[in-house]
Amino acid sequence: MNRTVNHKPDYEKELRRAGARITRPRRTILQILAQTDDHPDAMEIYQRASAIDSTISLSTVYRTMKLLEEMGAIHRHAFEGGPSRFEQASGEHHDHLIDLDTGEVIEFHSDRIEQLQAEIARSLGYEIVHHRLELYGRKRRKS
Amino acid sequence: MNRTVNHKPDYEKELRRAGARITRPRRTILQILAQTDDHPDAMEIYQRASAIDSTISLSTVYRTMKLLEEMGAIHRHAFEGGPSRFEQASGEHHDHLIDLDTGEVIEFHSDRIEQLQAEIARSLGYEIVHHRLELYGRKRRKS
DNA sequence: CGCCAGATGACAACCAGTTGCAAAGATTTC
DNA sequence: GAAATCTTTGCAACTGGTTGTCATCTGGCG
Repeated sequence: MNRTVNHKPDYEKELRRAGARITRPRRTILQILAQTDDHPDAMEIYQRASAIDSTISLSTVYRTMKLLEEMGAIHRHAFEGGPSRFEQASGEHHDHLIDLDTGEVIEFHSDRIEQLQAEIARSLGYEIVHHRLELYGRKRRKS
Repeated sequence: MNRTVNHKPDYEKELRRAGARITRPRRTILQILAQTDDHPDAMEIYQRASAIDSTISLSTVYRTMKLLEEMGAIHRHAFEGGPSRFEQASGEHHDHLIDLDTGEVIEFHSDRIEQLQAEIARSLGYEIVHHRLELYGRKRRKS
């Protein structure tokens, strides 16, 4: 088990390669993404983008996130009781621990768990396409 | 790892104990729940209930499910890309494997995984309140 | 520079779910 | 068992997150 670390890829290049145009709104949104290390939702991205370019619309944020998602550049996570939150797809796969008090998202990875999941699926006659593992918890009171 | 098995508790008694009234709509919904072993969503429950008593409203289904959920009698699962689905809370905790082709939900449980989750959370300074583990997969082609 | 498919902003529509409200129903009290 | 009381219901309107529509705009090639 270990925390994962992110490094940002060049989304602009990726977008271009996907045949998409580099527009002002997109550049702005990419800039937000490059500056962030947390897991913002669409509204947060919209607000941060608005501060840079007030003409950006929320629809464009959603459209851009969807585009990036389809390109595999970002991941969308629908954590319990809230809007979807996005994260860079860079780095290896990981799961999430959500702090119930702050909403903070901590990434972790466990090969053992992944392996057990695959075993279970196999024993039930299935092949895993993807999975979702989310731990919801609170900081332990260090007494 | 093993499949879990359900047996139905007496929801009517539980409702009464919680100080709620046993009304016709509620009785109908409970009857549906008693008859089902799958993981229906609100609309499915509504439709099955309508067949018995066509005057039932969808709001009442939602309200009743929420009530039962608060009583701990049922669990609500928000699987990917669809409405919440409900299941009896009877039996021990388990996780879910969702068949991507059919939507079928298979229950499983792994003490090893649970244990690893707790270890991970602890090592990150957290205490798990609850978790969500869902495997999304397809039946293996038995070649 | 001019073109035009692709992208945008504004806003309507959508979906799952919730809520306000007046009427109907379940329990309790006598 | 009827009245009083308090809960629940059906309906319609509303919500929050997200997607669709469409007239207008613009990036990037020629």
